[in-house]
Amino acid sequence: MDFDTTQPIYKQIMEEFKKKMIRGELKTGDKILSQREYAQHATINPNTVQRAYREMENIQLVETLRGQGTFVSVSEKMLDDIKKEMAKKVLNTFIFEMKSLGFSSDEICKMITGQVKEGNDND
Amino acid sequence: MDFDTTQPIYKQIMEEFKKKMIRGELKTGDKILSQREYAQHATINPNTVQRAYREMENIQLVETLRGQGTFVSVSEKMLDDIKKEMAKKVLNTFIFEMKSLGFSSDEICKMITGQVKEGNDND
Amino acid sequence: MDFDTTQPIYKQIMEEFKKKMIRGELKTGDKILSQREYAQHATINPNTVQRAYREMENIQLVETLRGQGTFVSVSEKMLDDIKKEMAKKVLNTFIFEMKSLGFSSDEICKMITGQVKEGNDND
Amino acid sequence: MDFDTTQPIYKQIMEEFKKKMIRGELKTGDKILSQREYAQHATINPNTVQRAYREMENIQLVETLRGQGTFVSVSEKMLDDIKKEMAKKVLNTFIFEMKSLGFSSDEICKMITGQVKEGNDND
DNA sequence: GTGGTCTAGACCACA
DNA sequence: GTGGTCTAGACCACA
Repeated sequence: MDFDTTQPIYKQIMEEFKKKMIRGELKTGDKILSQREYAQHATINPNTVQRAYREMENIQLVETLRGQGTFVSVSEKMLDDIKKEMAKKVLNTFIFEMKSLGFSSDEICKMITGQVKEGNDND
Repeated sequence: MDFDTTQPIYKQIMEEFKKKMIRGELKTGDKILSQREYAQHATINPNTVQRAYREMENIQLVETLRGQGTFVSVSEKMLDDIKKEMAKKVLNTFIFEMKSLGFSSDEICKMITGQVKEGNDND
Repeated sequence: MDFDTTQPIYKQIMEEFKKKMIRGELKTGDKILSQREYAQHATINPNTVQRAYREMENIQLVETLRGQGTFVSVSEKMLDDIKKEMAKKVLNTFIFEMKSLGFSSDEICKMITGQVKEGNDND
Repeated sequence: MDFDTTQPIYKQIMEEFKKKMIRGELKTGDKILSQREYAQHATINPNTVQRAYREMENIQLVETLRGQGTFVSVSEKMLDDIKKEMAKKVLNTFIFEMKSLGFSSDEICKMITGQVKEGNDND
């Protein structure tokens, strides 16, 4: 795990978990690393991990059972919402960057269509 | 100016200048900050700035006159190439991220078309 | 290895490698000294060596594999260009010096013809 | 005045004076800088200058009149010899360098003829 | 003032 | 081990 300086680390931790859930690498019921373990393996402050875990708990991504650990607890609907939310963010960033490079909406549409069709049709 | 940890600082400096050239904020003939000035205002080491400036000189983005300063010297063709290169990078990042969120090419195409049409038709 | 004060050290390093490539002492694929080794054997700073190596990489004289070392990667065409470029420089220096000794073009021509024929016909 | 590290400085001083004599910038009877003045203006050690002057005296390029200074005292024949000697050195260096770049005698002859005729016919 | 070169040395990333 | 980046700072060259 590496972290940027562009965003608070706790948010980056949350993003990381969200992505794993979306990709199905983490499913409801799975146990995740303890806060202490996570902090150690990522060499970051335990308080930072705690904040990430707490916020994930608040939005019901995970559940903590005292004495047992933290477990994924995400609903299908929640997962879908997260997916849309993250997609939207990615999309907006993309459009913003393309426009700041001077591309018009039409040009962006053409490029994306071309590029996606071309070399990335292997999904 | 501040810098990520995702990329070397000297490359980020180069990106910054490339973007300004693409947007027309910097044109051939314009004097850019002296190495010392840039270093001071960005609070980085002058050697780092020099590396960025030197690499920009190597690819003929700028021209350096000793004792006088550094000047933009980018050709139309070069500018177009940079624009395409940067667009390609942004595009690939975008597609990569969308796919890692589990979207198929078709879905990406639809989203981008919808989104671009929708709220961003003001260019 | 020792270095003049007439030219930057990093350029002299580049010249040295160019010559070796031209003479066939270094061929594409050969590993050259690591930056640290070179610096040590020449008793110069590793950063200076790195600059030379990097500039050679920029013009595709060598290729660098991180963690493995630096390797000659010069094309036939490149080699030929370098040879011509270096010859031109040597030639111009020669003519300049001869003229500053007061010799005319004709005199230079005669001398060179004589001298080359005379004692150096052993190639 | 700048000096190399390729040769003892006193020899470089001598070369400098020889060249000036050959070009006619210094003629028999001209007073040259005192050793002290020379050392000061070139920021080198007076002993070094002294050695150069003494050697020039030995081969009768200059003459020192006690209390008056040092004066050029070169004969026509001497001048001619020096000119030939220096030319020969330049020539040999040139041929050596061209051969070490892999050029044959014939190629050198052709290049020199071409180059001299071409852009340098203005003497 | 401007950029150019070099040293010394820290720390990181890849293998 | 390899190269890559960055800082700190000296000193030089051009104007």
